[in-house]
Amino acid sequence: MSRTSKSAKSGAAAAGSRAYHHGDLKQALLKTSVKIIEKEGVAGLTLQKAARQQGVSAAAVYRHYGSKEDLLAAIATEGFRLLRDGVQAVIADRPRDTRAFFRRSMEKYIDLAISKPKHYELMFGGTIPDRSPYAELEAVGQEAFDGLIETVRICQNEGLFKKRKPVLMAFHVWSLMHGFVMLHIAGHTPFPTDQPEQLRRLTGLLNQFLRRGLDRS
Amino acid sequence: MSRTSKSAKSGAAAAGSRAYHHGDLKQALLKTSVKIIEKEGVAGLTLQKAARQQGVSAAAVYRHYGSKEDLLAAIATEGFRLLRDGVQAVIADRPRDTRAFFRRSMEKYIDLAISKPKHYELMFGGTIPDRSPYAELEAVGQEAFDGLIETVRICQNEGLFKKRKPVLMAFHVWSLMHGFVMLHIAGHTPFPTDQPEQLRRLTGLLNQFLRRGLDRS
DNA sequence: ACCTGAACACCGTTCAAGT
DNA sequence: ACCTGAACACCGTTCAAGT
Repeated sequence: MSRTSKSAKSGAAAAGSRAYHHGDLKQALLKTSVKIIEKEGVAGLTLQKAARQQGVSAAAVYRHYGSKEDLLAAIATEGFRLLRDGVQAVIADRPRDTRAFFRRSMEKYIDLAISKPKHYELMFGGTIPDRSPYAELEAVGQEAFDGLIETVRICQNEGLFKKRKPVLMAFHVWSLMHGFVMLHIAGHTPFPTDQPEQLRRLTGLLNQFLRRGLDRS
Repeated sequence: MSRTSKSAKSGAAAAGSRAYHHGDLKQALLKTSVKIIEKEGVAGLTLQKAARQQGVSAAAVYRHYGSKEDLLAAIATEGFRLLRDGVQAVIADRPRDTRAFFRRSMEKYIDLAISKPKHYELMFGGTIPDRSPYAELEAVGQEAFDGLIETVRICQNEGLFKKRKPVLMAFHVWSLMHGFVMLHIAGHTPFPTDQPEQLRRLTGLLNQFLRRGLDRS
């Protein structure tokens, strides 16, 4: 089964048209892989399967990614990018009410995480044992966390949170959200957690937790 | 697929000597697998490797576990057992001071989780996509969570925590601890987190969070 | 009852060869 | 420059055959 080989493109190389396996196989493999993961879980992702869906051989993947782990790292990076952009978008277009702003930040993070559970799991679940070879992955991950720090700082400046080290408070916020999300994704929940009700409780908890009035003690 | 029906075991079964692959291969495979996971990560666990370390062929594994996933489920179950026993031990031998009791509970949970990071990751990291076929895994997991609920209930009865639904408060406590642990294991931490200092901050946070005085609002 | 050896399908990866 | 086809080592799983 050879594909619709539209080769022999001598000369007019500047084209760059709609063809699948020419335009940008690297990006296409990434998108297809994300889809596979979301449908069948991380274990369901296979280079052969991703390649087949794009009409190329498995070996072709190695023109664009050095290994399967490199592809997984690219997927994780994309996930952190979405998280970072989401958090920063809330900051950029924030409501005047600080409490509402903070609540919306948390909602955004949790919504993004839960809407692509398997993707989120891949980012944090130990699939990539060592991120240090992947500079961009580390950078974008840091930028996502920076968004949380900035969010905390704003809440401090507007008098909602007490003024402790922002990085520490952001990490506590992150821990609670991350734990909530991971337990939800894994199904380790004593009750349905995808309800707005649960989210309200959680944000209420944190709001109360980090609020100014509680500074004593 | 016959179960491990211990029916009709003929005559001299009482022996049970020191031989590796006779005494209890099932248990030996479990222990060896845990060791491999802790040393090389979940991806490093291979039936062939585990079998080789016990001096048997890979096919021998299938006398004791129906599949690799069955073995993984047994490993996860063992992890929840340790967690459950740890939490319950703190309850059974608890100090009079309620604040110290709660802090010790959290310390115990976090210590257990962090001391076997890869094992903990396996329990929650999506390696087992569906726990429903594994009744014991689900049961022991529930019992571990029940320990947290009981801990919260005690803190309520002794006047430390406000009296909201224990299952809900326990879930919030769990979310924070789980997120903290998972971020730590994944290396997603803005500073070293295996210090007692960090733990003190975290328990202080929760103590403050769930305390009686904050009931207003 | 428990285990082995060989086999099968599948996977990640490499490489000479094609265009 | 990008891709294919065949090959290799490894893996999960099955099964007839051994003891």
